[in-house]
Amino acid sequence: MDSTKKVINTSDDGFLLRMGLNDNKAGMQGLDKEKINKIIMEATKGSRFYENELKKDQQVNQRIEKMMQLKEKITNQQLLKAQLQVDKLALELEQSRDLSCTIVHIDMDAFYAAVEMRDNPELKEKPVAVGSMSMLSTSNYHARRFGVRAAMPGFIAKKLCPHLTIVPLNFKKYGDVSKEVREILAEYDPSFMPIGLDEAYLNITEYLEERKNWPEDKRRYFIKTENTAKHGKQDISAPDELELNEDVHSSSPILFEDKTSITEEQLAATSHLHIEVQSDQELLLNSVVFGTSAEEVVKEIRFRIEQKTGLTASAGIAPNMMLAKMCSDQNKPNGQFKISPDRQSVMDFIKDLPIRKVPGIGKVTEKMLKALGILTCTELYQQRALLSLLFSETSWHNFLDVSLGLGSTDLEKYGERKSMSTERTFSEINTAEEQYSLCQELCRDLAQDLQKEGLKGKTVTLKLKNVNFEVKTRASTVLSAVSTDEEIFAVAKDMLRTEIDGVAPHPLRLRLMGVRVSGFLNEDEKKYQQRSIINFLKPGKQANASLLQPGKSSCEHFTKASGTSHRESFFDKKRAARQQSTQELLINEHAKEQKLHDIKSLANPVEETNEAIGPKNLNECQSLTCPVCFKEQSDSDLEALNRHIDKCLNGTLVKDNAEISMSETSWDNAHYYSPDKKKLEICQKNKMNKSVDTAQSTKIADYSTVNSTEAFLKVVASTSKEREHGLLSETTSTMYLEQNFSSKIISLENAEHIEKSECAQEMQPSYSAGAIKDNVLVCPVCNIAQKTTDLSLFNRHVDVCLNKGIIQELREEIVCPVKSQVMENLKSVGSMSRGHQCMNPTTGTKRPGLMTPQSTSKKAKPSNSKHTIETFLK
DNA sequence: CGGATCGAC
DNA sequence: CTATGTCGATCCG
Repeated sequence: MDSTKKVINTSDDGFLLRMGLNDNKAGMQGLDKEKINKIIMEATKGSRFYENELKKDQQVNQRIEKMMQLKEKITNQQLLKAQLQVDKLALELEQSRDLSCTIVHIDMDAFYAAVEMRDNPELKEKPVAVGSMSMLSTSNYHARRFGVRAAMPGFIAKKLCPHLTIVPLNFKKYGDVSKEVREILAEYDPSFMPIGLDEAYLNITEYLEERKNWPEDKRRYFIKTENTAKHGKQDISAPDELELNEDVHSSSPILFEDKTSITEEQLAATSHLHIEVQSDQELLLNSVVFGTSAEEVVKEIRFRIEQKTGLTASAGIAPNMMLAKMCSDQNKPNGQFKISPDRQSVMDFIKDLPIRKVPGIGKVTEKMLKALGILTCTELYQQRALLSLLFSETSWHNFLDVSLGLGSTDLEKYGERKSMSTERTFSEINTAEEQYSLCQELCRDLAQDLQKEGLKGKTVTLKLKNVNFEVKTRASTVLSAVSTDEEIFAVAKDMLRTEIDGVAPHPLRLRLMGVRVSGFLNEDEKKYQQRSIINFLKPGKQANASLLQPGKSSCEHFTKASGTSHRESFFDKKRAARQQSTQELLINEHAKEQKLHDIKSLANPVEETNEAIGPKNLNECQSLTCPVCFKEQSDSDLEALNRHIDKCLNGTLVKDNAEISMSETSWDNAHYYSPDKKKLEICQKNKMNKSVDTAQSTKIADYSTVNSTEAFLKVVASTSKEREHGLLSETTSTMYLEQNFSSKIISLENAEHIEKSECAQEMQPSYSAGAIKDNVLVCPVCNIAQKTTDLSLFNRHVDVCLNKGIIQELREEIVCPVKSQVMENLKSVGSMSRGHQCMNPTTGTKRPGLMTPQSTSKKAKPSNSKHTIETFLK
């Protein structure tokens, strides 16, 4: 373990790298890297955008620092263990390596720009980019020599290359061309997988098999040439226009253009391709015959694409998708590359490949790996053990796959859409009215799109970007799926209002707003929802979307109710959403909740669907009970109720209650109280003064160590008040609390441990709960007492045990029962920590044993609490 | 679930 | 002047 400290990039480097200028194609008439960087910096420096970029860079640097700190703490022994574990996996992976498929990745060269150049020959020799002054989508190769790249704003590109022609986007056209290309691809793999408009994966394994026996005739294609000189906008792909040009062989500007293109000689020599000149009648007809190998097929595909569209494509051929994708990049533009389907060829290709070339490894991951001294895929392999300790399981598994050259081979049937959204950037908008109407407009557009696909979703997300380029999203999930513009807007508007109120009296200064709908219903759910909604709602309901009236909350779409009065826990909501069971069951749910909450009006579905209440405010129809003094409040106003509760809390009448309510997430004004009585009982029974369940056990743990409960309550109360008055944003108030108690923070591990030791056993069966015998950690898998007192080490041991192939079955038998038991408990008790499903409490992951840089930050903190693992084990 | 972040086109 | 739009995935709390 040499701890060579890599110098973290300066932020300037980070920014320039982001602009994609690290690789320099030092062309004759282009600019060199240095000049390019200088120009960009000048155009950039001091801008709000740049300031935000710096901020982001620093965040990444902090992540890296955390990671490095973590790395320092890793012992040789840990590393060795990890090495064994990883290598075991690597061996399995190696054994299951599949080289039997032939996957092709097709990538159109500078697609949009190429289309525009094709349709306007005047652009041929010029540097061209497609997009606008504010953003470019792509550029041609000429422009790239000046550093003009995709994702670069046009005005900067202009500074780099004053002669640059910027063509506006014309999606319709690209779509049409894309369709033409896809028609060809479909012949080789009917279930090919398009990626955007200009890329696709094909699995031609079957096709190759079939083609083996094809006669030449079936593999012959006639060459047609374009005639661009005469007509500026000739449709090259017109099928009946088979004209000929005498210089087709040597200088067809499209087909045979550069070094990597197929020349006639090459074709004839290397691939048994025959070019025949038929002199039938007065027409000279040229044709080509392609072979039967994968490479020949791909040449054929590219040839046909070019013939049909006048555009060139690059391609990669490999045994899996990842490799194919990287291959297509190898000889771009207008080239192709193949990795032979044998292990050695794969490894040779992988060997010196910069990790950034790997799909899925972007600038951030690259920078993090760089900090570990990892630049190439071999280094990625060499450091596999370390990576398994520093990154999440999914991450390091992926790294391992990459470094072994493994990848997926099935171009899975187009996955169902998961979300739909629309967003817009504009020059600053800072008045509430405009913001609301903009939001409304977005909702309208989105609703239209949703309609086209007949989709309804349960989650609405509002996205905002302020003039400083800071982005935030706010999401809200409703019980009844939404699809119309009114429905969506009703939800989005509330979130927008919250945000506006959050900074009042200052205005929100926005540069972008977006709306997204996700959580789509499947077919069954659609039916269910239709029925249940109709049944639920009282006749005559109508959404009274009171547009543009920030003050007045219109129909809070359904679960706002659950957020305000009803208060389902996270798991309740999730369960309800997932199983979408019968209405009967839902009513049962209500009954249960009602009972728990000790609320009078029973099983009144109206509470769930306050649309049915009509124009009146929701709150007026409910009996509100103070969760502290348990007195019903006459006041119908939530704000007033909150004030009452604050008073109650400040009166230090019931301290425990306050902690419980804290555990229930949500600093959200109207509903931060509302305790779950049953949980209260359990916790009290278990003397849970110190830690409470819930996913937020960290936070709870923090608070629990505060010496004075009164002081704590004060902070809670005052913070919530400040929030009420819009002085603090939600996050701010949380941060405020965290800062105030940061010195008291104890680790999650410890928090978990407290639970174990004090009360949690009957609530949360988990490994360590059962694994602690006589103050010694006993592995629940191998049943051997462990010497270590370090919980994370112990965890890793259990992981190793679990991972041993021999005990594979045990894994099923042990893990699953425990899990389901936990779930059972969750059901009966309500919201609980997810951290107990398996051994690692820091990550919420289902599978055992990961540790990410972020998650471990808290772990390192020392604790004043006497309830540390050390003291306990001692 | 909700929020942030990453990555890709 | 002027730094996108859309989507999926992952991680954390």
